[in-house]
This record gives sequence, structure tokens and C-alpha cells, in this order.
Amino acid sequence: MKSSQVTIHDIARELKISASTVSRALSDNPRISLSTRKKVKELAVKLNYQPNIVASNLRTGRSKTIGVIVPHINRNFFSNVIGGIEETASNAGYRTIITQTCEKYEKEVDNVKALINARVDGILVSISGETHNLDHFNLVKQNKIPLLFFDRVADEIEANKVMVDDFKGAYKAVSHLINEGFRKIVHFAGPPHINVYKNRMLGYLEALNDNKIQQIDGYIFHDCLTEDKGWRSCENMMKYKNKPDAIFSASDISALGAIGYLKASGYDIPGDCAVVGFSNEPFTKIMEPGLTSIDQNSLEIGREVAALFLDEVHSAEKNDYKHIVIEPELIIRSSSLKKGV
Amino acid sequence: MKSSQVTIHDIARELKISASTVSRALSDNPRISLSTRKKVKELAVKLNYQPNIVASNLRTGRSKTIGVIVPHINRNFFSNVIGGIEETASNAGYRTIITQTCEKYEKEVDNVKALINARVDGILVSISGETHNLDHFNLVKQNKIPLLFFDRVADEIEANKVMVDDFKGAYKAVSHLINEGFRKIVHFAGPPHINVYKNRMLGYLEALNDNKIQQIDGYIFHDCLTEDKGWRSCENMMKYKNKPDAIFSASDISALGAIGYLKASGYDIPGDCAVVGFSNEPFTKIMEPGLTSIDQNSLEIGREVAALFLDEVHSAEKNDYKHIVIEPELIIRSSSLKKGV
DNA sequence: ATTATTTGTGCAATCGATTGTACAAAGGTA
DNA sequence: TACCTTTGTACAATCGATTGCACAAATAAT
Repeated sequence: MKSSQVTIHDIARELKISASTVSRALSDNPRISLSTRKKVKELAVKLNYQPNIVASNLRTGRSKTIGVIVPHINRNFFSNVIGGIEETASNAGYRTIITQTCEKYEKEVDNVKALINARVDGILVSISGETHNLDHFNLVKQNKIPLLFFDRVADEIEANKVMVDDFKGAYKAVSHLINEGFRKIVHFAGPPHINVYKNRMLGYLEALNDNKIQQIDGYIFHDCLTEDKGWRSCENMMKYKNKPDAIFSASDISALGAIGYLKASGYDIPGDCAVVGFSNEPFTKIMEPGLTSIDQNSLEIGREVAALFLDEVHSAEKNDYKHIVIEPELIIRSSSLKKGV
Repeated sequence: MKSSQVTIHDIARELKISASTVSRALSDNPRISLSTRKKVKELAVKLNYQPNIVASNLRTGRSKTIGVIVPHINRNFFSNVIGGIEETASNAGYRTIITQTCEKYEKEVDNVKALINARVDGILVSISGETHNLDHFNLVKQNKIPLLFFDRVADEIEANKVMVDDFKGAYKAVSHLINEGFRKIVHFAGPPHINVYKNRMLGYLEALNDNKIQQIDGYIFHDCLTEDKGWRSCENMMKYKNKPDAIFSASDISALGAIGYLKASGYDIPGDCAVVGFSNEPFTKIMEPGLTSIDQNSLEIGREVAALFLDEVHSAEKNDYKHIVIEPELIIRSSSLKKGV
């Protein structure tokens, strides 16, 4: 019962050749004769030799591993992105280490350091909600490790980035509401220091503006991302003298809260108030009414950012940083469709 | 702009001491004087020294990394389990590498080999649906790498395991339906070679049996896990002469399909047909009617299996393998509540 | 003052794969 | 026969941290 770890030295000893010859034979180095290569490979299979990646990494300085940092692993959006990253990375022979920050700045710093220690070949980040200070990312650059951002990107740091055109997504959503005849449209916004939420708000404002709709005081509810806040914001706004007729929420979750309130209070959706969310969470097509939302093409984001990383690593010359913008898609469901129209 | 990689040799050179002293100082070896330790640590901080984990791993033979293999990373159940694993593992100083099989046997074998190559300190697996041959897991054991299973476990392999009491979950679900007055209960089953689905079916049968309810031919729909299959199985069964009055599905997804069909065909839920699912997916509480389901406590599964791994690694003596069974919880919603009762 | 003990460091080997260079053997040319 | 290529391997250093052992200096014991 031969066990544990077979090394090139074991193979070398058995064939009475040197370890370096074994190493070269296994990597098909043309300087090794075909007959030797064949013998080595056969014995390697027979002994079930598995190269020690750790040793190889130490020698070559590469780890064939990329580190990913996301706010939450168990959010549908992020796990899809990770799926896309993992798919593209593993096809190129890279492993993926996943870490999550739980939106905490401290954990983000820890994770960055842990990944640097692990000597990953690249770090792919979607920034935590709490993060304002970006020094830890400069640490990555100082260590000459490729750093890429996706979705929640740092404007202040030069890097390859993949982001969703949140502005356009929001613009599409609000334009759709306007086309359906809604005019008094409220916005549930996220924290404005996170680029994606800022852009969703700007898209909302632009759509209103382009359609010559006056922006109304109190029609933007800030930091409204949870189900609970969605519920209460909706409750609030329905008491306005100037009662809104539609909601564009930066989050499906708070849209869900709003719909909860509307239904509990006997309002008709979209008759009394239309609702559009953002992210196209799986539940949006299941709930009643189906929630119109913006699909961010999350799998594609993962694939793109991984591909961008591979580019950055493999292209000899230092190209300029690229910013890939993924086009989001409006998914129309009954929560925003004027009946009979 | 000092950059890239600071090593213990850099510190040693600067302090005119040897690298081994630096190494010992950093690990607080009592044989190094306090003053030297202090000097070394201060310089390490100043130079922003990060130990090269790869080198350390090579020398010590440990990688402080665990590998996880799941069928799909973007399933709510699995991403929660992974969250639990990651939380417990990282608290103990371990990193986590995530891989997914997409239910493919081939990918499972590949992933196992990749993790062995990476010299992970342990492998945590939930088996792919396609897997019948278990040889690749013996490879793990031959390499003396701790191997643990969670949720979808291999009965034939001795190992630490964390599973859900699927039998009891199903039993609870069906008993609940019976208590509510339903008697003609159909079961949407999964592939019977996967232990979790087999046990759900057995729990279903036992609950019927304990309540002296005769099992009826054609009341079990095999391999019915997708929304589409749920829809069509439901369509089928509603044509039976002996029409069922309830469904216990081994999956929330196929339960969703069934509810889709029932609503589309104007049936009342649960008046004409009650439905209970399994997994307590997030959408179950949002849909209408809310879907009664079984919560598997997925975060806890992840924590337990990671804790079991830590036990296995740190306990000097080889204890017997443990099988931890997580108690699932019945979450009752309106899809199974006889009205007015 | 001499030997034994403690304390603090350094040396060198090690983990396993990789790779520049040296070198022997085989074949070819004049 | 003498010399030059070509071909196939081996040697040894290297990546950076760890660790058994040796050993010098400082202190204590006799």
C-alpha cells in the first residue's frame, strides 16, 4: 500500500536517472529523448504521481490561484458572479479562493492580507459597503499582484474593472415606468458612496429630466435596501399629500418590502402604485405580482472579470486598464404594466 | 518605494543576524531573547513583511487550506453551507477553496485531483448527482488527506459526516399534511441513489404507514426535481381517477412547478390540493400561497462539518468517525393549511 | 579558578520542483 | 586519426521558511 506523496525523486530513483530529467520529461522538454519521456510518464501514472503544486509554486513564484473577495457569498448575484469566475478560471488552470467580507471593512482588510500572504496570482474584489479607506488595495499593488474590481468598483484606484451600467439600467427602468404612464415616481436608493447605487440614482434623475418630469422633494428614500425599510418607506410615502404612483427601487429586496406593504394595505399593484426593482433576484418572477426588475447578467460579469485577469497576466506588455461595462436588461413583469394597455 | 516580497533574509541582513533567528523571533520562540524578538518584529512591521505561506507550506507540509466540493455554488442551500464552513474555518486560520461539479462525475474527479495537488489539509464534499463510482475518494484517503462529507454523503465510505435527518424532515412534512386532514398524498421524489432523496421517500412512506394510510400506485413521481417536471407531474396526477389532495415534494423547485400548474388551472391551494416542499428556499415565503417547507439549517451544516474537520486534524489520536445529524425544521405556510381549521 | 549549566544564535539541511550550465557519449566531417 | 557538433543527462543552485544540532558566551556551581 504505497501511499502519501510520490515525488520526482522516487521516479528518478526507480529509473536510475536524475530528478531533473524526470521533471523535464514530465513537461515534455524536447531535450529529453522520447524513450525516456515515455518511461517516465508511464511510471508516473503507475505510481499515481501528483506534482507538488506547493513546491512548484515556490520555485516559479506563481500559485495558479486567484482570490475573490465579495460582500456576501450567499447572495444570488455574487454566487452567480463567482460561478462565472470559477468557470473561466478553472478552464485556464487556475483555482479560486473565495472570501467574504460580510460588508465589514475590517474583514475586507484581513482578507486582502490573507490573499497576499497566500501569494495568489490575482485578487478580484467587489468592495464592501463599509469601506471608505482604500489603503489595503494599494498594498496589493505594492506587492505587484494584479488587482481587479467588479460591480462595486473603486473609482479612485486604477485597475481593470467590470461593471454593470447601473445608470442605464436605472434609466431603462424609469423610462419604462414613464412609458406606461406613471409620472410620480419615487426612488428607493442605496448608500450613495457605493458607485452602483449612486449611478442608479443618477439614471433615475436623468430619465425624469429627459421626460421633463419635475423632481419632487421627499421622493428619494436614502439607504433603503432592506425589506423592512422598503415596507416603511412605502408606508410613509403613501401618506404624502402628493401621493406617488410608482416606485423605482435600487434593490429587489426593498421593492419586496414595498409590495408587502401595498398588498397588506389593500392597494392595487400597479393600479395604485407600480413597482420596479433591481437585480432580477430569483424570487422576482415567482412573487405576485411578478416584479419588473433589471437583470445584471451576473454570470457574464464573472466571466469577463476572470478573462480580464487572464489578459493582464498573460499579455507581456502592460496594456492600459480596461473598463468593461455590461449592459443590463429590463425584465418586464406585471408589477409595472398598466392593465389593459 | 520598496516593493514586492520582503523575506526573513532581508530582515536578517538589516539586523545583522541570521535568518533562522528571525524565523524563531517571529514565532515567539522562547530561545530567542526578548530584545531580539522585539527588534525583529518592529522591523517586520516597518518593512511590511508578509510571510511567504507557500514556502512555509512546503516546509511544514501543511497548507492551512481546506477544499470544498459542491454540486452548485449558486444554490441557496450550498452557498449557505459554504458560508458556515468559511466562517468556522477562517476563525481557525484556514482558507477555503471552493469548487463546483455542476453535478458532473468528471468534474468531481477533476476537482478531487486538483485539491490533492494543491495539498489542501482537508476535503469537504457533497457528492454530485451523477456520481456512482467512488474511487476518486479513495485516492484522497490514500494521500492521507482528511475527507469529510456533508448532506449528500457516501454510505460506502467511512468518514466524518454531517447530514440532515431527511427521513425525519419528510416524516414531519407528511405527518403535518395528515394532521391537516389530507389523506391522498403524492410524493415528488429525487434520484433514489442519492441518500438524501432516498431518505425523504422513506420518511414519506413511514409517515403514511404509521397513520395506516394505504400507499397508492402511481403516487410517487421519480426524478421529479425541476420546475418543469413538477408542473407536468402535477398535470398528470390531477387526471387520476383517484385524484390526490396533497403533494409532498422532495424539492421546493418542483413544488413551485406544481403550484404553477394548479394556479394556472384554477385549482385552489390548499383547498383542491395542498403542497409541501423541501429546503425552505428563500422564495417559499414570498410566493403565493406561501409554501410550507422543511428548513435544513444550512448554515449550521457548514459550521458543523468545518468543526468536525478541525477535530479530525487537531486531535492527536484517531477517534472514531462521527456522524452528525442536523434536525430539520418544518416551516408551515399557507400552502398546506386547511382553511378555517 | 575550573567545570557545569543556561541562554542566545548561527549553520546547514530540508521540503519538491525547476532550470542554467556543464559534460559525456554518439555521430559527422576533414 | 583528430576535431567539431549534436544529443541526452546530470549537477547544483534556487525559491523562503523551518528546525535539529552545534557552539560560543554568560552565568552558576563546586
